[in-house]
Amino acid sequence: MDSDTSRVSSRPSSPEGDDLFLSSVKKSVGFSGAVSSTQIDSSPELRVTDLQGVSSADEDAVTLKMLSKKDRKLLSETELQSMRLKINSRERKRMHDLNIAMDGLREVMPYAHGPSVRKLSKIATLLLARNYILMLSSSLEEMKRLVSEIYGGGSGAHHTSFHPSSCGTLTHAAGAPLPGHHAAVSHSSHPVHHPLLPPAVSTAVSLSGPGLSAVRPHHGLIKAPTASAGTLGAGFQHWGAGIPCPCSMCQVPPPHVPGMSTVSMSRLTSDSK
DNA sequence: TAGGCCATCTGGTCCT
DNA sequence: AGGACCAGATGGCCTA
Repeated sequence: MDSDTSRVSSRPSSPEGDDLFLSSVKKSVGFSGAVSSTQIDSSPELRVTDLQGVSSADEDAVTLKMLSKKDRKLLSETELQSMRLKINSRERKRMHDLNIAMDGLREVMPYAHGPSVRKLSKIATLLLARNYILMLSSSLEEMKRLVSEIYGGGSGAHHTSFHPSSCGTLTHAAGAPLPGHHAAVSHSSHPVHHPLLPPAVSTAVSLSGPGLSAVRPHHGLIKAPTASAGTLGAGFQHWGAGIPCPCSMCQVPPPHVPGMSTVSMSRLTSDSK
C-alpha cells in the first residue's frame, strides 16, 4: 500500500538508483581512496547503493575480509574503504528486503489503499497486523464454535441467542452493534470488511493496542487511540466491532497466536543468552 | 520549528 | 571466514 505518494516518491525505500550511483561514484571518486568511506557513503551525491557490480572493489573486499583484524589495521585507506562499501551495500540490501516485506504486509492489511492515503508507518503496520491476526483468530474460533453448535446439536448454546452484537462475529450478524463499541472504533473513513462477516457488520481493525498510544496517529488517517484502549495482555480490547470481544464468553485465547517468544526464530531464542 | 518517520552508516555480535 | 542481524548515531524529509 504505497499510499504515501509524496513521501514514497521523494524517498523511495528501495534504492533504485544503484546504477546511477555506481557510475557517479566511479566518476567522482573513482575508488581512488582519496575520500574516506564515511564521506562516500554519507554523501547523497556519492552514495553507492550497490557496489557488487564493481569487480575490482569486490575482489579487494573479499580478499581483505580474509585477513585478521590486526591485519585490517594495516590495510590501506582504499582497501578499508572498499570493505566498508561492500558491507554497507549488504546492509542496504537487507533493509531493502525488509521494506519489501513490510510493503507486502501493508498490502494485505485491512487498511485503505490508494494514492491519496498515507502509507502506514512500520510500527503501525506491525501493530495493525498483530491486531488483525488476533481478530481473525477470534473470528475463526467463533466460527468453529458456531458450526459445532449448529451441527453438533449440543445444548451448550451458551449465547447464540443472546450475546452482545458488538462482538462482531457471525453470531451477531443480525444484531445491532452496541453504541459504545462502535464509538471506540469508527475509523469511519477506512471501513474494513470483516473477512468473515457480511458488509453489514463490516468493521475496522484498529491500531489501538498495547504500545500504540505511543505511536503517532498517521497524520489524521489513524485516530489517536483513546484512553479506553487497555492492554492486550489483560484480554482482548474493544478496538471495535469485529475485534475480539472481551466478555467472558468470547474471550477465548486465539488458537495459539504465536507470540514472539514462541516464534521459531532461532535468533530470538539465542539472543536471550 | 518540533517531532515523527525513515534511510543509511557503522561497529559489534552471533550463526553457519 | 563470511554473512546475517542488531542497535546506536546521524541527517534528511515531511507534517502539524
